[in-house]
Amino acid sequence: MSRYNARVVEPKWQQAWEQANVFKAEPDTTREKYYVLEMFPYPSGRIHMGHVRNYTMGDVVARYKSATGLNVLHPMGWDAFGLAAENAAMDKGIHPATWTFQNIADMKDQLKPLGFSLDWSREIATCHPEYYRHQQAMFIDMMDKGLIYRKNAVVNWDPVDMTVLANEQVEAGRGWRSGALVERRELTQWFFKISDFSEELLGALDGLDNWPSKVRLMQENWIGKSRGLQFSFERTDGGDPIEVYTTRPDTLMGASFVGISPDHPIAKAMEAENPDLAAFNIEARKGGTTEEAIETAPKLGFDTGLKVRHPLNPDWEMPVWVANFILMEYGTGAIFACPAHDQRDLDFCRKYDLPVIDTFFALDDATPVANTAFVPPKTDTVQWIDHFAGLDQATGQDAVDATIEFAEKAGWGKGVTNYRLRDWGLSRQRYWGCPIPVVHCPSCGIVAEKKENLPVELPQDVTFEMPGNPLDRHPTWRDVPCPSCGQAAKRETDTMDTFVDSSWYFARFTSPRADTPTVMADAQYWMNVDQYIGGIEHAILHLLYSRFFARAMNLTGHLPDTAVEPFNALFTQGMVTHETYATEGKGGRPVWRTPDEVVLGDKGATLRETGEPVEIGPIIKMSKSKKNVVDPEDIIDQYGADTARWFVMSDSPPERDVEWTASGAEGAWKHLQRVWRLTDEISEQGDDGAVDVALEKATHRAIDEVTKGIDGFAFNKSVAKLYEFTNALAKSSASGGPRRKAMRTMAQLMQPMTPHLAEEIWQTLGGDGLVTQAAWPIADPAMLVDDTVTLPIQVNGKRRSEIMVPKDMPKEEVEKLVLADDAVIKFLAGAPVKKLIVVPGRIVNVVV
RNA sequence: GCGGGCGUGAUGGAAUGGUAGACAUACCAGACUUAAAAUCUGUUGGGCCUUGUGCCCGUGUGGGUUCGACUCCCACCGCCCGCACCA
Repeated sequence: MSRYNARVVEPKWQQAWEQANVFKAEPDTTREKYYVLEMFPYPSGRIHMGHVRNYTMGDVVARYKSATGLNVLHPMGWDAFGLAAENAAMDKGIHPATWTFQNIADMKDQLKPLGFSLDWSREIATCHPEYYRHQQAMFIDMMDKGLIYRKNAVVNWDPVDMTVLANEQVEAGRGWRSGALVERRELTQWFFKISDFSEELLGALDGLDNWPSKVRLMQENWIGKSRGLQFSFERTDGGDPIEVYTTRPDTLMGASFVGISPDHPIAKAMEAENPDLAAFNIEARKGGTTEEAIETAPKLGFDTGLKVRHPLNPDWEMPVWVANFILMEYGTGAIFACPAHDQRDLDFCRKYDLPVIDTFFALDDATPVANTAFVPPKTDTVQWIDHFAGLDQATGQDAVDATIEFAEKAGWGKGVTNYRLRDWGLSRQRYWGCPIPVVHCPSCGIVAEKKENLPVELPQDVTFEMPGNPLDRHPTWRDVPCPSCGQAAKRETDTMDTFVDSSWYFARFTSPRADTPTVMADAQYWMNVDQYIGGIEHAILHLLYSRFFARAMNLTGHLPDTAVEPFNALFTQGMVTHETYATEGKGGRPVWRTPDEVVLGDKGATLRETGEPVEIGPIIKMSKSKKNVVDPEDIIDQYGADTARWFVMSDSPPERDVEWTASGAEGAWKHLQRVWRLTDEISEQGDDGAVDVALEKATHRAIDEVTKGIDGFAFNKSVAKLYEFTNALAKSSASGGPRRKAMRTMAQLMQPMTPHLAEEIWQTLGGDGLVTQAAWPIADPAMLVDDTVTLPIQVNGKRRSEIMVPKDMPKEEVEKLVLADDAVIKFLAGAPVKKLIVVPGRIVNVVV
């Protein structure tokens, strides 16, 4: 008997696939296509179990769809720009390009042994000039279409590293690397006009039926549409009126004061003559952006001394306060406060002793507001005390609509729709990113680079010993003639946010070597991505930016109208988790230990080398910092790729986290070995022409259920059905012929998950060609039904007995059999039957 | 605070209105073995007794709808995720 040796078998089949070129995708308009894509990886240099799970899911889909006859595109590339390469350059003195390309090579070496059905001929890396030159070309096209502009924006500035920091790089107000206090600094930055698409991006979410509703909801909230009234308050001193925006104009009679942001032009203008206000504003702007900071930040206010008149009653004057909770970026940067119906306003008014005026009550309770604002859902009907638009009882929503109409008719306000979504700032003051192809000319101003001069390539000769952007201090790179007038000019030194790179790579995959960003015919054929698979962490930014970019590419002629919504179906997979292990270090602080270092025994865990006790911690996402990682390479060395693939597909539903356990991996391996032993045993049996109905039925049930599992993204169920099928086949007393046939079907059904073992079985049992290229088996509906069924019998909803009946026995006869059943007679105890429910083929319920 | 999700044996999970616990892991017992590993077979939600084709209880808690509820509805408890001073 031969033992299955994955180390020999797996490379053999990978070579066979490569030689037969089976994963190469060619457009073929006579065939229906299927584009499956997993979010491409950042080339950190090491693959991890999360990658294995993500890419195995995509591979299962790709291999299955291919077997069903579709022309599958399943490409792979690298999200290769980004900060980590610059950090490596600073830490180790390696050039970002060297570091990145080495990592790509290393990761490719680690990925290949997993046997994914990838078309490597379409590989792309976003840091390659052959990729980013097209990004630059599209940038220029988008500039021409008015989709890109420049404006001042506040950034986190690290004065020591002389660089802009992302929000997550600011820790407790300090730069994560330098430790310097971070400053807010205004810089002129480039922006995509994504806000022009707010309504479009929101409305189109409705059509994304095959996206998780969770993701759609997150995007909806992120876009944050609201409808309200914009109007202005006249000032008693005759100064510029204060324009406010409110979503609750119906509460205008409950106004207590007008609040403006510390960044509001009026507040800023007053700083000059009012040092107290200037000091207040500095304090108010400080507030951190962390969760706790916001939750615990006290509501602070400063009375400007200004007064405004109520728009409906000129005799009603109210004060203007600067308040730290009002954002300049949203609405008009100014509000009117209605403390009776807004908790935040109420807290503020109680603190500064401002009036609180009720405007409506619940229908059954007219108690004035004390310290809890009355904020019913907008759909609730409430009673109004004195509504200026003449309402007595109405829902909040109706009142808002009526008020907007009233104000518009009276001419003192207008209905306005606001969105939370802000324009996408794409400037990064960094080296390792796509250069923005723009030149600053002293006479012509901002001029786009000529397309024939693309790519604007990153200079190779840069150093990272000094802080700041290497492009800024490069001796010659910036110096170029103006593309328009030819006189000496300077290049833009900002590079693009790496989210730009990942916003169109899926389109580039459709024609990865073309001279233009895309080729219409190819995009027309391959787009959209039929199944996109990736992490939930990209639910908002990456997916929203990509949806915007597809529209922008369409407007600039780079994508067809049919591809503005680029991902037909989205699946977000769970993480791979593992127990954490720690020994006690100095001062009781945990010293994290890798699973390799730990032995799990009956009396708890101990350290392999010293026997020191080990504390078993919570099961969390595999991460380097907690050392709870299992290296896919080690698993492949020990068990082979198929075991790793099988394990990550089994047990947990794919959208949930899966816990990696040594025993689980071992179990997966044992099962594959068992399937092989069974194959071996069958191969020694003769190939007779016998027929075994029971085994045939089991086979068709397996085909049916495994297929349903894959179709429904329930790979764990497919795996369970394959276990069942294996058990059935192992126990079957059928002769060699039927068993051989069943095992060949097993190989086909296993192929998407464990392709190497499947090929080996297929070959051993005389399958034709490669199982990877074999047509997916189809279940015969006639084989899925049994002639007799077991009907459970319930008495008053409790299962008491069961009967075997032919599957299509008429109801009346079933009823007779049921009433004659011993157990039924016993439980009826002579009581009359009130009702007899027969669900054909399923169940019978006798009600007394 | 707002929005969303989840809660089933020792464990991962299955069952989306019709026999709760498929399948797997772990554990235990048996076979094989000098022994161990591997493999194979079997048991395993809890309780009760009269040990049966037995009875009672059981899907976070309490209620409701239904002939029938893990599944649908209401309230509560717990955990997880996302967003957040958005006017």
